[in-house]
Amino acid sequence: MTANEQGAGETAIQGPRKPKTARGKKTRAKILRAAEECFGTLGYHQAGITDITRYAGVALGSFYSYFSGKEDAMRELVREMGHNLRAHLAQNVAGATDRVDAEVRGLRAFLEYIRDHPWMYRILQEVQFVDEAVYREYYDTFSEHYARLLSEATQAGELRPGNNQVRNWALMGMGHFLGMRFALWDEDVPMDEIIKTMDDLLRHGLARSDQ
Amino acid sequence: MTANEQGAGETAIQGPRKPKTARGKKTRAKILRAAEECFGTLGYHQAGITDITRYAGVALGSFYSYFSGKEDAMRELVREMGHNLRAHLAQNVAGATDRVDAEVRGLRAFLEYIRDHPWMYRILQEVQFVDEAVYREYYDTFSEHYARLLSEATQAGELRPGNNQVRNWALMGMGHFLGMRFALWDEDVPMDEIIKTMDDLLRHGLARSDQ
DNA sequence: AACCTATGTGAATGATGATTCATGTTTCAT
DNA sequence: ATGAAACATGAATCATCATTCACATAGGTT
Repeated sequence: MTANEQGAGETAIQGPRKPKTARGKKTRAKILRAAEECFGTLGYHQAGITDITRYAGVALGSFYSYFSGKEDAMRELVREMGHNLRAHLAQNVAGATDRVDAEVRGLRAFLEYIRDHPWMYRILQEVQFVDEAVYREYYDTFSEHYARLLSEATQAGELRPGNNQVRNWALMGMGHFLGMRFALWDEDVPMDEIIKTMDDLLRHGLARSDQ
Repeated sequence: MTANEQGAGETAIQGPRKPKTARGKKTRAKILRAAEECFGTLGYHQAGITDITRYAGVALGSFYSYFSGKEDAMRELVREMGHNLRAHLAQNVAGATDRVDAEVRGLRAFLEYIRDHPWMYRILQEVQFVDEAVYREYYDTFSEHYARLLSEATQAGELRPGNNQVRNWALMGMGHFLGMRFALWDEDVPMDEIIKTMDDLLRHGLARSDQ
């Protein structure tokens, strides 16, 4: 039940191991990709380990060579997505002219990521009900980084004064719902239209006449 | 598997029935409340029918007297929540001075609802992975009503021109995340602070100097 | 070649838990 | 009071997996 025992001379007869050779790495990767596909299409509970291993083209037992169980694979997938998405965003936000521009570029990159990795995003959402701690960790990590950027922009006088913690979560929520509705469910509104609308909202608010 | 057979002279030996007497209504209600509690605390998959009936203080079989299965109870709970929440919001938004004021009052009422019915909100989120159609239906219904209000406000010149469909989902997303983080997970930021921040965001945007 | 470690295999195990159904009890209209 | 419809009961059924384990095979080192 505890973490991966990898130390020397352990008593454990067998447990999940980190692959030591290229062959092992490849197998583990095949299983992870298969898990992504199965969890994504079938859902965590519907997907069986046999589905995953059949899809990966390996024996049932091989799953347990690399993962301590179903949840473990799910967690790994979420961590992986966290890294990939953060990298993708960092790459796309670079070069923004101001904080709002960065937000909007970030939103576009986020929507693109969801569109291109729909399974991954579904898995992130479902992990909430499989291992809530992992879900919170994901957003807390994200939020931590995010809050700093907003604070710096506020310091610099780029943003109106206000509670950045709250804004932070509001912005993540926007992204989440826009992604779900317009990237995952139905791409019936062009990306540029979404971005334009959100740029305006973030720059000027909703109300017609300020003051 | 199909819907509740309630018509006259059906062949079905037995199926879920609508309660015909006060006793029946009471039992069904007890089961539904128990299901809410169990799904909410244990989660849909973890909660067993036996947990629900034990908590309700009725026999296992009674569950199937009123529901065709586990999913059916879940669906019913989500529908119930939709009605209750919509009523709560309508009540609290009445008397708003302008559209943004209505948004902000709606947000406050929404956060209060989540705070007071945390289980219900968890269930709504989990239904996404139990019966996605119900989840979409919930938000589509919400969105339909919402989009009309935004359009009217735009017509009236209260709101800046823009894609209200997009704004609509962005606003729902804000509400969702703010509720999850500040009403469900941790009430570490006072409601008034959240409201003040969001009022400012919706009235003026994020950027310090317009134009 | 001999040998050790990393990998790979899939039948068997063991729990779990949703759903059914045959039977008993209550309510109530007549 | 009495019979029928509603309602309530919970042991038994049935199917589904996650996980284990005893036994192969492959790769590379001496």
